[in-house]
This record gives sequence, C-alpha cells and structure tokens, in this order.
Amino acid sequence: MKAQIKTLLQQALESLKQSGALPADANPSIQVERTRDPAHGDFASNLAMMLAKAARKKPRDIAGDLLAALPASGNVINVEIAGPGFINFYLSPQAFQAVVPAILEAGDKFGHSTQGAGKRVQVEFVSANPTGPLHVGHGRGAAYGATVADLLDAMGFEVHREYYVNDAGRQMDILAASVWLRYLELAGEELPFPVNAYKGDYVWDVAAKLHRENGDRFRHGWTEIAAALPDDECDGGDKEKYIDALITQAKTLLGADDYRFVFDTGLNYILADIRDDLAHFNVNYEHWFSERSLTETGAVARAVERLEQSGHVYEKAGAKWFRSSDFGDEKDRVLVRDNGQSTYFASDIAYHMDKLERGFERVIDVWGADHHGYVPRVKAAMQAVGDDPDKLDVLLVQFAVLYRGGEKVQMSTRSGQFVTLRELRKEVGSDAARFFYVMRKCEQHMDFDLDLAKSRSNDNPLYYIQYAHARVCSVFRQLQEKQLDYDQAVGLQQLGRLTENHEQALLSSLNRYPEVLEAAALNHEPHLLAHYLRELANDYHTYYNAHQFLVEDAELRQARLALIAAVKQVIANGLGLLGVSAPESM
RNA sequence: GCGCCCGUAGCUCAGCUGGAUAGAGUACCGCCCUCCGAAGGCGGGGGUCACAGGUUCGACUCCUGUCGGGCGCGCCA
Repeated sequence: MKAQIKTLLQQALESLKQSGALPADANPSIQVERTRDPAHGDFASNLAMMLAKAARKKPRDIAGDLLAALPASGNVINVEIAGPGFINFYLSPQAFQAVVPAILEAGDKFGHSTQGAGKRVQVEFVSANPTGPLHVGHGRGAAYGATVADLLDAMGFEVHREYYVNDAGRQMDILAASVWLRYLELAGEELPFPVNAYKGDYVWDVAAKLHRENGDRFRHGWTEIAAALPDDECDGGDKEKYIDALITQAKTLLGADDYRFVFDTGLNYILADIRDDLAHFNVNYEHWFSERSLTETGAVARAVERLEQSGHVYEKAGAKWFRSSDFGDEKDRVLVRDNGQSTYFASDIAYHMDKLERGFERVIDVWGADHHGYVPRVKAAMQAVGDDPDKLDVLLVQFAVLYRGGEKVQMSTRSGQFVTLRELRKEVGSDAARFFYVMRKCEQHMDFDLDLAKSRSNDNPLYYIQYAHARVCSVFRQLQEKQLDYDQAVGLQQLGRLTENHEQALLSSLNRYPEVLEAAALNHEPHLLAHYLRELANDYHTYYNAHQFLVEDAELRQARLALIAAVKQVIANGLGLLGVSAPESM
C-alpha cells in the first residue's frame, strides 16, 4: 500500500518537474508513513515540506500543486493538505480488504519479497570457541543471527549461514592440556590442576571418554611431566608460562599424532555438543568453517602475502606487523609472531578474504559487543588489499543479564559459574528464549527475566501472541462442533461486510506485515517483528472480545472467518521467522 | 586516558532513518464471562525524552560538550 502511494507521488513529482513548477534537479527520497491519528487519513507524506527549500515556495502551495498533479487511483478516495504541508491519503475499504485473499493465497510465503533475488549474503554468527558449552551470551547471538538470516531469506536473498570454528590456537591447546590432565587424574595420577586450565565439568566428560576408549595409552607419570615445568601462579610463578610449558610437555611426551588425537577428541566432543545445542534451539547452518583449514590450505600465508604486496606490512622485533593505523585503527597489529606462528587476526583476515572470494555481495558478522574494538582492524585489512570494507556489516550484540526472582543471576567465566544456553532452554523453553532474545534491539543491554519467560500468563508477551493463534484455531474447532461451515470463497466475496472498527484495525495491521518484515530484514532489526506480532495479537484479542465470529448470518460469518484465518496465517508466519512455534492449542 | 554502545512513565522497552498532541507492556485503581478458550477485553492516573548548548519551518531522532552506566584498548581467541 505504501509503495502504491509512493508511486503516485513520484508520478506527480515528475509531471511538476516537467512543467517547470518544481526544479528539475529536485530528487527527494519520497517518504510515506502510516498516520498515528485517523484524523490524518490512512497515510501521509511530508514531500511538500521536503521540497520547500529547493523550490523556494511555501510547503502548502507545493502540496496543492502535487495534489493537482496526482494521478487518479481506485484505491485512494480522498487526499487532503493538512498542518504545515502534509499530504494525507484516505484509502478505500477495498484497498484494505485486498490483503485477506493475498494472505490466504500466499500462505506461509505471505510477506516475502523477491527484492534480494540473485544476491548472495553470508551471515556468520555465534562462532564461539569450542572450548566449552555455549552460555547465555552466545544464545542471544544465536537467536539474533538466525533470525536476521531467516528474515533476509524471506526477502529473497540467497543466505549462507556459517559458524567459524576456532579449532586452532592457544585456547584450544589449553583445552587439550586440560583434557589430558583430567585424563591423567582418571588414570590414577595425582597432580595440581593449573590455575589457567579449563575447569568445567565437561572437561571431565571428555577425559572420561578418552580414558574409556583408550585406556592408559596417553598416560605419563606426573613427576616426569612436572620436571620441565616452572611454578604455577599459586606457587608464585606465572600462570601463562606454566600452561604454555605444560602444552609443550604434552606435545613432546605424546608426540604429534597422539597430541592431535587428544586435541581432536576435545574439539569434536565440544563441537558435537554445540551443534546439538543449537539444533535444539532451532538454529542451523549451511557450513561450519574450520579456522585450521585456513592454515592447512595456505590461505593464511596468502593473506599475509597479499598484505605484504599492498605495502602495509613491516617487520619489528622479529614479528610481521600490519600497519592498520594507516586505515584508522588505533595501533598496528601483529600478523606473524616472532616464533613464526601467525596470529588469530591473520586467520581472520584470510577468512574474510575467503568470504569475498566466494562471491558474497554482502557479508554479515554477528559478534558479541565485547569484540567491538576488533572491527576497525578487520576493515583496515580489507581496505589495504583493495576489497570494499563496506561489504562487511558487523552487528554487535550486547550481553544479556539474567534475572530470577528479581535478583541478578551472577555469572563469571573465570570460575566456570556461567549459565549455559542448554540450561536456559531447559528452564524457559526454546520458544521463549528465542523470542525474548530478539525482543530488544541488539545494541540494547538486555534484562532477561527468567520468571517472566517461564510464566504462563498474560504478562508474557510470547504467550499472548501464541494464545491469539491458538484462539483462532479454537474458533475453527468450534465451527465443526456447532455443525457450521466455512467457505473461504464466499468469505472473500463478502469482505465488504467487515465494517466494524475492530475489523478495520485488523485489516490495517495485516496490511502492515510486509512493510514490517522488510524493515526488520533490511535494518537487521528482528525486534520490529516481535513488537508487530504483539500488536497484531492485541488487535485480534480485542476483536474477539467485542464480536462473535460464529454468527447466524452466513455471509458475515464467512467474511469474519476469512479475516481471522488470515490473522492466524500471519501470526504463524511471523513466529516462524523468529524460530518460534505457533501451537494450535495451549 | 582514548575508542565504541546505551540513558524515554515506578520497572522492562518501542518510537517507522527529522514530522502533526511522545507510545506499549508491567505494576497500581475501577469495571466486563447465561457468550467462539478470562492465558482475554474496556477505562483511569503516571513524562523537564539524563543535562546544557547548536543546526531549521520542525529535534526523542542530527552535531558539540557535561554527567551517569556497560564494554574494549595482548605477539589471547
């Protein structure tokens, strides 16, 4: 509807430019919005006011010219000039009613568009290190990223969802060492567990699997291992040096193959856990991209080479540095350490180069807000090698703070005292978690009220929406019990009978859905959809309370049933895009 | 110290890329089931949009500064 009015205004604008009433170079982006106040009609445009300066005319005069030049349209029954120069449009009831057959015909595709057709978009999200289970912070990124991806999908983009697996690097070595030590303990060794190692229970689980399936194959005496270790922090030493020495010992004593076996056992165990967790969260990927593969295929080396050829790399203290400060970064960054190992940053540059080489027109990264300082250096690298940094959108997701019983749930990664995503799902359910996570703008800090998410009451916005859907289903069940019939074709013919205020409101809301979807997708703002669904459910509940649908008057009944069938479809579509179920009864 | 994000009703948050009288939910108060699910609906009170300037026909929205909260400033990932 909005698009139709924009087209009309565009045509009026062109004809005024041709007649010389407006300067030919005036090219404002035409804005049409829904009015908040019915006294202002159904839609309004501020076009005349935007043109006032360039045309050196009063807004109301321009509005008058536009109005005179406006092509006739069957859907528009009245146009008025109001206030400082708004042009208000009044649409015919038929224009609003047309959405009902459109919804019922398109079904679960209603609201979708083809504007992204032929364009490939990559969305990378979660990408948490496989050093432990996902926690509730990752959950928000998962819900947000998955929804953004699905929304773009609905806009016709070819969406490629990807999880970047950090299966290389020091953190993973620390995990491998942690697993090995727990394994040694299970094998009967007595040893002090390092300050800096992973202490979560899942490390025991991996170690147990390792011991169960391999016996004492990886066992070495602790005294032998400890012989080459410095003091740990608790003995006055450096915890970083200690854990690094321990990793070196593991590699030396186990040998490359066995070390890799222990390492991969931990990696695969945790990765399988993460995949399972996300699948239950209704989050799925086209591809799990291995960081290690970038080194193995030489992509990292090539990335460093490309940067060197661009002339933005120098050597200092035995390391290779990227002069990212040339591109707005705070300081220069190391690509290759003095020990010859490339950094995580080098891998990430290679990864982003790879993304662009794969031909994605747009690359979206969903990161935790704590990584925001990382954005400038990645864009700097893209710019240095001549790639377009604007092809990359980094969407930063703020943390969620959990509340239970009005109290903040304390979390700290250090002690392993964090709430996992799995625990959250078990406590509030996948639907509530998905919905609550995207209820807020991603850059907003979020208070996640566990009690509210769990509550089966009207306080809970998700139940409110799902209840509206279930209530429609319930009406159709009643229909059968009362031996009445529903004939959609008749209903669609009788939409003119829908003259009540509540029906008008509902028709208007249904018409908004495609616009909401487009805005939510293109701006990466799923919360718009969540809020819209709440409003649509409200319109339905209000209508439900005010009027009977299963009335004697067959034509009116068919019209009303067609309307609520459309409501049901749109709620189901919207919830589906949010990864939430639409139950037929609750 | 520097950089990024956020300050809107008691609380949790919207505010359609600068538009008309700033909106929901919740909490509080009062109503509505002989009726398709009351997990619902209707009505009421509640605001210096953190603060101070600036830009213009017009600012919650854009710019500058101040205050307050979060996060980040590794040859970790």
